[in-house]
Amino acid sequence: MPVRVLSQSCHVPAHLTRTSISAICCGPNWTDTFVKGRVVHKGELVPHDDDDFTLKAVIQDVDSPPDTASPDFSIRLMLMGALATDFSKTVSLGNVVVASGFIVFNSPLVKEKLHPCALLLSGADPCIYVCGPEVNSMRRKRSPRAAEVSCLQPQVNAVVTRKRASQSAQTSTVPKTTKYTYCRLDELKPQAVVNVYGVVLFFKQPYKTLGSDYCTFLKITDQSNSTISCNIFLPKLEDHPKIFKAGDIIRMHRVKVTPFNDSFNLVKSHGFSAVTFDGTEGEPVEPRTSNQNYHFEADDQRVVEELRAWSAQRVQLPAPASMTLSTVQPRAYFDLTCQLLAKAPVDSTCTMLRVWDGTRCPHTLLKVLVEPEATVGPTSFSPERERIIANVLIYDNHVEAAGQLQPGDFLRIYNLRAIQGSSRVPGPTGSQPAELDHLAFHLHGGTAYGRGIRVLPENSADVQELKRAIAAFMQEEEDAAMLDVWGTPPESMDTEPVSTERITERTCRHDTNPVTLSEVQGSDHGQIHHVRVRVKSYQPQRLHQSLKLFCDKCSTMQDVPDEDQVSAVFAEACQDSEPCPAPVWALYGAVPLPSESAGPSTLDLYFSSQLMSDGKNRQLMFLKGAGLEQVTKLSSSYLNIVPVRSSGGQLAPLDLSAPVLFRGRRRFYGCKKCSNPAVREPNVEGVEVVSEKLVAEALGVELLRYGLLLRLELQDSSGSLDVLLWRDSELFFNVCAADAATNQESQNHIHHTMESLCPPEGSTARRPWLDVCLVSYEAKDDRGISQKVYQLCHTTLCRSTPDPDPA
DNA sequence: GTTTAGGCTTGG
Repeated sequence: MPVRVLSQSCHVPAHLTRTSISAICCGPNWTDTFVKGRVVHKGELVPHDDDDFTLKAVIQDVDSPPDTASPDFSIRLMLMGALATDFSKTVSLGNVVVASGFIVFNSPLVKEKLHPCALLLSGADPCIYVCGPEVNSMRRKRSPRAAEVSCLQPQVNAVVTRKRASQSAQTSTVPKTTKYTYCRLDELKPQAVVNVYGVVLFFKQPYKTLGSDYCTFLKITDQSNSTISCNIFLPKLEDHPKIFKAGDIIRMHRVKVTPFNDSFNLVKSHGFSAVTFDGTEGEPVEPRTSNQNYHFEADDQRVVEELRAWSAQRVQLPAPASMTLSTVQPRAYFDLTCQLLAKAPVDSTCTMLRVWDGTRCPHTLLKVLVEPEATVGPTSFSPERERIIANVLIYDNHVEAAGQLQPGDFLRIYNLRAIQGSSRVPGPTGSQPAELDHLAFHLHGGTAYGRGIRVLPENSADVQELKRAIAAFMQEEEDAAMLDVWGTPPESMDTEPVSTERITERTCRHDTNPVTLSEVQGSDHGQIHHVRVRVKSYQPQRLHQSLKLFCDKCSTMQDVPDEDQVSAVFAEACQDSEPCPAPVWALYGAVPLPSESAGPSTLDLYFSSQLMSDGKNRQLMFLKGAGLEQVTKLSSSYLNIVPVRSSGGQLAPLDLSAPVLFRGRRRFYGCKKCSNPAVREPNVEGVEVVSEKLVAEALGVELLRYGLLLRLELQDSSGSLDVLLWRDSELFFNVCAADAATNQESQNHIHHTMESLCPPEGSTARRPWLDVCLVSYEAKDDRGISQKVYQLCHTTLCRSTPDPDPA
């Protein structure tokens, strides 16, 4: 039967039977029934896509008492298609209408004064008759006689009939297989409520509005190349569209087209629903929605695939902002896909998230001090893990979202900022010390650039990839741990808490990833490596043996002669008590010695006449006939003392096994290979202070330099490695090696340092971790065979005086 | 059944 709007008097077909509104209910077949009522509410004609329209109206039974509003007498009509447009044009409030061919459904909006059901007039079957006055007064009859009948819109009716042919009026409830039509984004009409598909160009995670809802803002496009922004207001976060990245595809049902800024904005309207899809070609088309009863058919699959293909060819998506911890550069804004390991409040506007993504950041990461008792999740991790865990500071409005997160969650943090340099971190005690050149991650307040946090479902492609990266890291860690177990003495295997205090600092500026010792060993020589290690053992255990003498000229190294050796040289020199005339440039003096002593009867002193005349007689003395003890004693009274002996009636330096110069407590040795020792006139003309260098030049001696040489066995989870501590040993210990030769305090300092790094007793776990820089190079061993050598360089202890071993 | 917001950072 054609859809008709009849005006004036009604000729209702004879086969139709009237029923009262109060008798309407769901279930029975109402095909041959009509209702008659006065229009008490007439809604606006709402355009939809594809020239479709809807209109809502309420009619009140004509037999109801006047001014009655009761569920027994009033019922809603939902008119669709041409019927809606015709009704809008033809019917006025107060008109009496006859409606037939309707479907009865439970009204989603039960109103107190309305019938719990509503009448859907859609498709080819329904008819509306507008009745004339005589019909108005009509009383209930089995077969009302219709008045004049006129068909107003036959051509539209035909269209509507074809479009709605699939819908059967035989069913008494709304068909579940509603056919959705989707409006292209260049065909939006103001005020229309439409269904759309689009590729997401930009989006913000839901954020709290000043109203009662959260708002998801997004911009979408489709094959029409129109760009439309959307505001989705929903009170529950879980109902918001699940958009993970630009390029995702979204389908929205029932959004209202509202004009905004010379374009349209789509705002969620009643009955809104959204489903999103990964926008990558080839990925499975899996709808993402919290809605259990979403509508999805083969057509949707096709639309998604068409949009994916079009998007891949034509859509200029913003450059992917995703980075890993290993690729992030200072100053970058980026999206981080990661797993949450722990979280802790920092202060009321800031929460710290401890996250990892299975990759290692080449930059030193910011440390944040938090209250351990306020931490959700583990408060500490193994050093290997600590090295790849990033502390992300979440500020302001994002703190609430952070509060919902649980350790183990897979996250994407959008528009995270990496900041290198001095970072002052808010903390429980107000502020924490600024850490220089550490990379800090901040999720600043606000929603600019889509800032926010989103939990990703475990089945998402990005989480699968993240899990692979984390699994690979953990496998590496496990392998290393196995090596560690086999390489560690049984007594060291314990579960003591691991010290994570940082006690060394690299002073270099190498931009290099920290690596494991096994990676260092696998690398070619001539490289720089940053490692985090513990000292497993060191040599020599007797630290005075680490003190060496080194010739910068010939690069030979020798041990510092011990006291007995030196004494013997002096004793031997004293045997020759033959007097020596003073050189022409010198003045001579003698001090008689007690006769009971075995050696010479006098100490012979020689001074530079020039220095004497300058009044600087205490700056330099050549001393003959003194034992080591006497020289040492006199060295407090003279700036420089050069021990000499008689050799063929001439003054000569002692054997170079003994110091060539005593300068206060310091003793200077000369290189036997590079020196041509003789007692010559020092060039003191115009010299204020006689330096050791000036004396050495006069003596023709190449001075040896003091140094500390240790061989450290370093250890990490990947294995162990022998490295030398030599070139930068003074930097490392914060001592002067020459002082260490004479100064007990310096010696104690080195001793305590080594004991704190490698306690003679106790577990491996008690040994602190050191961040050090290693340099590898090729050197020839004693047999002339080349081998790779490692040196610990550019590294200093953070504390100048480590605590003495408490034991 | 209304309102909210409507992109575009240098900030701890």
